[in-house]
Amino acid sequence: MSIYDTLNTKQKEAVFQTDGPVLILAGAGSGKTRVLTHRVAYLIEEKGINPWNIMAITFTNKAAGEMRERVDGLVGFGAESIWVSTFHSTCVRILRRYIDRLGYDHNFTIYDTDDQKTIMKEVCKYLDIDTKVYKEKMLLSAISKAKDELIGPIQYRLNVQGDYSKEKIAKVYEEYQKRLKSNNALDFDDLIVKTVELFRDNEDVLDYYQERFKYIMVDEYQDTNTAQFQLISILASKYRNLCVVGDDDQSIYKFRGANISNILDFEKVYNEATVIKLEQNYRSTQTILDAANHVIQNNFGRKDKRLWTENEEGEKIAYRQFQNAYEEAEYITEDIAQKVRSGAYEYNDCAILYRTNAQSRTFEEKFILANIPYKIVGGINFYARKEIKDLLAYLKTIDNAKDDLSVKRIINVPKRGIGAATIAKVQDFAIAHEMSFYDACRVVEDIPSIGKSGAKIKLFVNFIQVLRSKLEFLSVTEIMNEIIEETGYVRDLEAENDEEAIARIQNIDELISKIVTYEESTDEPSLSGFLEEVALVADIDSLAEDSNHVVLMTLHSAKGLEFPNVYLAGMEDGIFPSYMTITSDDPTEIEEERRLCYVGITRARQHLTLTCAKQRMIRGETQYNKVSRFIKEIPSSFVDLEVTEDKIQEMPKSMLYQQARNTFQSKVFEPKMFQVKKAESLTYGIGDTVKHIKFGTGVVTAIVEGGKDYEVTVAFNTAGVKKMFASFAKLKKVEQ
DNA sequence: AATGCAAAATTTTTT
DNA sequence: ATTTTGCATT
Repeated sequence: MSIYDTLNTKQKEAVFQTDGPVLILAGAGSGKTRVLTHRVAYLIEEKGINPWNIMAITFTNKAAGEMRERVDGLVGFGAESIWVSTFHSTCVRILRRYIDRLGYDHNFTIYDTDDQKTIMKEVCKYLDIDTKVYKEKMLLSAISKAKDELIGPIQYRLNVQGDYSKEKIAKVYEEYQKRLKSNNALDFDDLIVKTVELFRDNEDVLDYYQERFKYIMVDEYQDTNTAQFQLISILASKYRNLCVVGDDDQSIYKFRGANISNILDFEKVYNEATVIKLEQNYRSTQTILDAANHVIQNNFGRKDKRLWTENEEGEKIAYRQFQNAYEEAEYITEDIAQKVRSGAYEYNDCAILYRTNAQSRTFEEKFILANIPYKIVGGINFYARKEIKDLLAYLKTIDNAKDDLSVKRIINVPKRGIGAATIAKVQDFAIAHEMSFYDACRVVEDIPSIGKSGAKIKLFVNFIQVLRSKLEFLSVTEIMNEIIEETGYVRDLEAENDEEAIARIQNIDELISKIVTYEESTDEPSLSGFLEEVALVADIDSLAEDSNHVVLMTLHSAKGLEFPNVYLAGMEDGIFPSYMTITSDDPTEIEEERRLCYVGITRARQHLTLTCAKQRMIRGETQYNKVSRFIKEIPSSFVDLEVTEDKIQEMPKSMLYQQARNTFQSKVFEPKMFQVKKAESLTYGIGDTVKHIKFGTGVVTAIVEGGKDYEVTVAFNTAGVKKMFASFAKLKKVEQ
């Protein structure tokens, strides 16, 4: 009996095919992680490959950690020398060693999105770019896109010759890159780009890594972009033992540069490739899988495959429609509470998935009310919070004196009386003398017209220098404590003593415990090492498995996870699929949304609930959305609809036209639940006093009968005169 | 230089 | 609706 006996035929095939290029098309829940880990074990134990020669690349640290853990469980010893990490941390590791070849220092800083924006603002100001016409965000995304395709500033400029506005972007790109370099910093995209550059220009380095990584495995291959593909190709080009695992139906990161043709054309690029399809699903019930299959079938240009399972049919998929987002959240909250009470599920069996982060708030409110433990993944990254960024900027300043951005961030935090005018003078001096901002601070007495501020800057510089000298004999934790103590950062917050300040202090405490954890769990902890780890964390990484709480996250974050009981909330056209993709004239965009839906459905093991609201507040405006087209793609035989009096209600007239049109266009069978019932008579008339949930009481001044609904005008006592549709307003007559 | 208010942007998804 | 940003004031 060997560990491989538990694998099915296809899985075994994938595990045993160790040499040459291999493409594993692994459907959702088909045990791809199992295959990858067993493959590693097989390479080491049966093929006698040195663990040192194996590399596995994933997208998130969480996935990497899981894989490492599982490999450890399978392989007797040596597992620790397998290189398991994400694209980004792989590149950082390589660059830390060789980046001097590209003219950077080894202790380079990694800039996050916020930092990029700050740099871009400076660039625009410097180049006199009108940011009303060229938005920073737009410029950054253009640059990011270029980097994804491995197009450098110079080539970009050549490519866009003759196009005035793109030439401007080229100029920005060049200046942006120049500034990153003088700050000794790389952005996320640079990590990949620079590594490819390093390999292209330094044969000895490339050769070293090619010899080292004789066996390369890439997970979530459908989400790789061109730069990542190049990186992998270059590394694998010598031994060609490249095994990629992916599912084209789960490609959901096109907006981030993921190139789906990497997976679709793998066999063309590697024509000797072995292709293995894993189609047996071990995760979900038959019903859930059928639903997923029906949805994804509507996409064109996908690799042909069909998931099947030996699992039982299971419960039907619940579908519930509500008046608004509050009722939707209330229902889900109550449903979870009830299922936990009955013992059917634990809190951590349940996940709520939604399209946009903004949707999480309504749920959060209801969870707090219901006293249910929950965890929201995503939204504002922990490390993107002000207080955390401030304190990290101190660490970065100590670590990398060229990181002007960090220095400028904290030079006057807490307030030291160093204002914008002073900073500008130092900046000008630094540029004139071609030195870094911090170095200019060090020689502040040489700067003319600096005045009294010079002494203040000197104090700041001394503070940093002292810390830097202490770096040798103090731990990162001790340094951090000293920063907090000396700057009085926490003391100031304590003085504020409001809710926000308390939350910030808690965040700072969390940061300290993260530093402690880092120093305890790392062999050779260092300041650079900690900063690096911090720069590359994703929110999903911190999702602990042992604690018992409901998880809330976007559909994107949910990729790769599974839960017994899943809720897909906000299933409305305009929300999911998003408004952007519906109105776009690129039909592949809606296909990406559909893949996202497929990902969502296949997260569920046993029970799936789809919910939507007829009415939803978006950016302060009430929207009336029709039911998501994806729901209509699920045959009604798989769906359970609870019909209650409240659930079937009138749509306003304006929506009816749209819905009718939609019904007309839709080829797929439309379940009864979407049909609209004719209104009953109203319980109130003109002159009656009525009560509204939000606006309070008022007097009905007019009722206009439309085709399908009544438009009621009410003069509220406090809220003024409002016109509303009877079915939505839920007005109650007040007896006098 | 710090505070306070009005205007503008935000929301599709993130390593 | 809420949050961030810019501008003007003290």
